[in-house]
Amino acid sequence: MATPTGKAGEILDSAERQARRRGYNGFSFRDLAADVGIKSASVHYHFPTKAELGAAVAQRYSERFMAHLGDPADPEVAPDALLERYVAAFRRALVRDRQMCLCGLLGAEVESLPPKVAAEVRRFFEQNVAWLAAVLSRPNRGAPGNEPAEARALAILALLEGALVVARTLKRDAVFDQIAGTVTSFAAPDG
Amino acid sequence: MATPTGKAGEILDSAERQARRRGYNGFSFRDLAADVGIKSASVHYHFPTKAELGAAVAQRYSERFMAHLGDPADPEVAPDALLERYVAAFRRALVRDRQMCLCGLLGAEVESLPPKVAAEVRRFFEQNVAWLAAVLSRPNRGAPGNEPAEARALAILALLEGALVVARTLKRDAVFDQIAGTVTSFAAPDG
DNA sequence: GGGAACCTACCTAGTGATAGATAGACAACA
DNA sequence: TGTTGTCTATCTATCACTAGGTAGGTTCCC
Repeated sequence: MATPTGKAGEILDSAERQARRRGYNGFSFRDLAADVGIKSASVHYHFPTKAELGAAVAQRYSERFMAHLGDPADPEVAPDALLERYVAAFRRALVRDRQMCLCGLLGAEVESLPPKVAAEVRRFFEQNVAWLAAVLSRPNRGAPGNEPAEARALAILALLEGALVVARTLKRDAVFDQIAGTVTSFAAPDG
Repeated sequence: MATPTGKAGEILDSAERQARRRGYNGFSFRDLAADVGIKSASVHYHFPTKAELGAAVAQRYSERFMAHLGDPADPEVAPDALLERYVAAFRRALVRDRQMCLCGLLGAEVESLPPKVAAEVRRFFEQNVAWLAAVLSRPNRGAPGNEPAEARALAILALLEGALVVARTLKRDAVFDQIAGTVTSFAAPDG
């Protein structure tokens, strides 16, 4: 499925923006329609149900996110640099976009999501953990540490998702940096 | 304000349960009314607006949570034991209650909350960080580490809130324990 | 009697979703 | 060339339902 352009793309953009601020239950077809300048019935033309729209938004988000991270085994890029890139991706959501990570927010309200949307969020987390574990398993800086790579990967993911929640609620961007500064504990527990 | 008992208390219970599963926008006065066996108009008798109800739920939640944690300076309880108690509180939400931390979920959707509710969530985080920082500042196990106590306190809070989100989305309770196992990195970064 | 707790009945606004119509683009074909 | 048919994207209008909230009445107990 190619990434939709034109109005369908605009709808996805608007839905992503609103979902990342207000959650899945926090926006309506009418909101989106008004935002992109059409009627709500026309939104249904592109995305028959809200569940399908939600799943499409999450899927596109995941693909973009993983593509941005790149190959975790790229020999041109050191593991430390990849981890920095990972943290920077979350920081950008907070500081530049002033939005949550889409899947961090949807994950919090996972019990109220249609199954298709929940599945996409799950996939996002799985892909993130796999990517982080691949980076952390690369032989480079420090010893691998006591915890296995997957546990440390999960911890980094949880730490950054939580950092967005706490920093946004406290309305202090600096809180994110304070928290992100502890990520190195996971990268090189013996360092 | 004394903790309401009777129907008002039941309403708070029901609202807390639903909010911790589906978020602030995921439950209605009708849901609560049906749950406690009255009419939605009667819910308005006890809590005039949804914002006031939400704030009351969050406030009661915070008070209970902090009371459960106890005095961070209690000489009878070692810092390590206090930290274990803190982690156990989050674990109980996941495993026993099968719910999110109320403020973790509300914090994620903070932009769509009425100001009074958002303020309560903010207070919860501030109190948590203060409690954790007090524990981490106690001279006992290991050196205080490089990061100041407040940064480590923020990190522990973010890590556990994020752990709930990730574990619940992946539907694997063990994920929480894997993540929680890394908390010791913050307790004694030199250990 | 009077107030607390709850009710019935209702309102306005908004929800996701559907039916049916329409204007314009594009191709196929006599 | 002109016509016919089909497709895309949008519209208007409406559906059944739910949202939070309100007015006014009833029941029950001190």
